[in-house]
Amino acid sequence: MSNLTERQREVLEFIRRFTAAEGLPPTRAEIASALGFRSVNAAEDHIRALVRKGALEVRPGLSRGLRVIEQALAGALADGVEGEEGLPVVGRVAAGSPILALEHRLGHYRIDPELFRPRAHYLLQVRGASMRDAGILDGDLLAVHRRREAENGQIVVARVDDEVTVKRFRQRGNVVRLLPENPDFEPIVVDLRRQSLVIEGIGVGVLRNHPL
Amino acid sequence: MSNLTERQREVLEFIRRFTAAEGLPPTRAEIASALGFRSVNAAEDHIRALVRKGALEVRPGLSRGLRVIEQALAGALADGVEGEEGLPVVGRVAAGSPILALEHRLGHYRIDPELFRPRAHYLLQVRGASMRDAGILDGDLLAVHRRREAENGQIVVARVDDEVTVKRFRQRGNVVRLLPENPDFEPIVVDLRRQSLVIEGIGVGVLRNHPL
DNA sequence: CGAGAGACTGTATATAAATTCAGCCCCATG
DNA sequence: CATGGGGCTGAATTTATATACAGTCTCTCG
Repeated sequence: MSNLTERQREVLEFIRRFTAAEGLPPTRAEIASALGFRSVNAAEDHIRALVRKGALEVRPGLSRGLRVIEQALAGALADGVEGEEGLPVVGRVAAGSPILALEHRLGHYRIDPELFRPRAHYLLQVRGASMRDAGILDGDLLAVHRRREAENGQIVVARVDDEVTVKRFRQRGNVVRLLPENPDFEPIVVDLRRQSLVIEGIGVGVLRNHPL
Repeated sequence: MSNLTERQREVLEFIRRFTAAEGLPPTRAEIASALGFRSVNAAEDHIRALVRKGALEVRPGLSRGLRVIEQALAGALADGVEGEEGLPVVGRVAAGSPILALEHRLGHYRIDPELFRPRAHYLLQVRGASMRDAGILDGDLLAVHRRREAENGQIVVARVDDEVTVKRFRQRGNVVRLLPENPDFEPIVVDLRRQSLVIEGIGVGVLRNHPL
């Protein structure tokens, strides 16, 4: 993504700043006006170039449907390595797809990953109340440290038959029990000899920024 | 701004969330669709009401020209000591002393204050399990927005007789009830005519970085 | 009991904005 | 020396959006 031209970088930077300052992304006309183009199509061309180079996202047909793709996330997409600053936020994860894929991304938060122990690699938005009694509520963001193994008692992000879930981990021999922390929910029992279980990571913290 | 109706609050909250999640404010049609209106004009009416009540800003003629007005400056400028970057972490607060006094400081975390709505001014380490059922556990950090008033149902940081506590706020006339979210604890009832009650701020989020 | 706020439905219209098309100039590259 | 990316102008077209207008129904308030 560093292969942007000087002008493209200027356009991208303008979109970033405008969005931060105004609270909404600019239109083609606003970009053209700010950069001194007499034609809105100059802005359109730049946008296409930026999309092609993976620096910008466009939601077609929507007015102001621009979104700057933060380099931290771009890096995360590459091979799951967190970027320079902050953490990517991941939402509902579709079956079969990698957890940090673009479709699941809800945003990017400026949080020091080192604030958690061990360090967090991403934030996963938790759906449902199955971990309520562990103080993880619907909509909370679980700070996740990527790791392929877990120890008994840890809270894990696990993938069972292509479904991603957050539960407490307990293993005895070849049987893993994924325990909810809410009596209304049933444990998930996985026999490793017959089913596949992938540990995506372990929960290292919680961030709640929705109304209490 | 507290004189919003339930529905208006819902609309405002949707606009806030949509903007945070999508990176751009919603259109009237998107609001209508999300709230279940069959007519876009229902959204328009709500927007007008919110503007009239000072909760929302509209830039006329612009598509998606909505901006939720945060009255963050109210308490922030009063004597808020928040630094340039991140948030101070405050622990046990001694009787009589200001909450942000140096003695109570446990540290400073690199977290974007704007990540919470309204913005957080500091993090308060919560002691005890009295708010367990609200997903606030012993040792959690409560993100606090400094504000001297609270609305019913909000989680507040309150000072009663020089003791600082975190509870859910409910006022009826001259009587304020500070409700725990755990049946093992008793509500604190304050008669404003006889006791002093100071609202230090409202809870706007939770951060947990101790073992889960 | 009339008036106005609140919460909508439904239709219409002007305009904001995205997007396509047709060009022009410069420059590097195989 | 053609080819393609980069960087534009200018105009046209379609679609997305804001906004006005005309109603309905239910409250509350003085």
